[in-house]
Amino acid sequence: MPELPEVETIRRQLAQHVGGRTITDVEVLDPLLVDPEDPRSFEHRVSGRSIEALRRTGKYLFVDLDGGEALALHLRMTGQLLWSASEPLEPTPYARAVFRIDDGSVVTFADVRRFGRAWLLPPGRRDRERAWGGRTGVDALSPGFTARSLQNSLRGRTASVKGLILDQRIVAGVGNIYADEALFRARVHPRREGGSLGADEVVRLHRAIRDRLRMGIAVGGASFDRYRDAHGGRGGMQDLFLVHRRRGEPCPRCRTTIEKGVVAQRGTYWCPRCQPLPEVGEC
DNA sequence: ATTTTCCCCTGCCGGC
DNA sequence: TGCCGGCAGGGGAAAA
Repeated sequence: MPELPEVETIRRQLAQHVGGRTITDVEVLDPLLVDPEDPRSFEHRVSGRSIEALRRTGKYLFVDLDGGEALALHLRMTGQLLWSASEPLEPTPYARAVFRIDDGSVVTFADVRRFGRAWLLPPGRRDRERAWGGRTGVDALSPGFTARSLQNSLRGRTASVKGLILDQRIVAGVGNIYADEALFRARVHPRREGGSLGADEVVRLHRAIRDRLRMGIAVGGASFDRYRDAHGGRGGMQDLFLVHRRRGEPCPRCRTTIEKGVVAQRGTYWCPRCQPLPEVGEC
């Protein structure tokens, strides 16, 4: 579910409410959330800690705690982080963990499909990097993600360009929705081999990725199904989709019928005219 | 090293 | 109505 714009929306909202405050108590309702850690140990180590900052890289949300440890949260497909000013009257559906804050407010990690995860990262750069591995590359909206770095990542690669921009080590934060939207804006077919893109196409793709992600943030993310922000509200990006989820509808640029297929194991939408796929076989 | 396949979970929708 | 397959915004491990 949540891609970079959705996580950023939640990060900003939570920062307003709980930034600088103390987590008085944590209750892990689903041990799978903190797997493979011992849930009681997780609760013990997080309770009583104050929140120094909320940061984001790609689709990961990091909660810096006093003492140097940090919470890393990933919502995967259906995770939600819901803030409420007081303890909810009824249990939140699919609640996996509850974080109680010193002002009486509550942050609930809810997750239907239970793919979401929380990790407690050790203090110290070296230990943290060891715990983290190379899970995430450069954030798509950071200055480190450039047309040049993208070009270097695509060079020589035969996998589909869509699969490559979904690879979080190449660029962190792009998911299935924004990949389709960015590829359309760049006029690049999702099935093109990464290494086959010309320099102009790479520049367009880099620009389109950033453009669509920024647009997503501006409207509070995309909610066509389960995504909700920290207040339980919906985003507006689903109303601005150009091709994603629009099979059979006319392309907003040339009116050709939008197609759907599977690329990189994901449902994929594109305009066959604006995003041509050169014939691979010899004629 | 890279690419592909399978898997983790639950809910929902369409077809029969 | 009921059952079943397929699909869903994620990523990681294992296999090829």
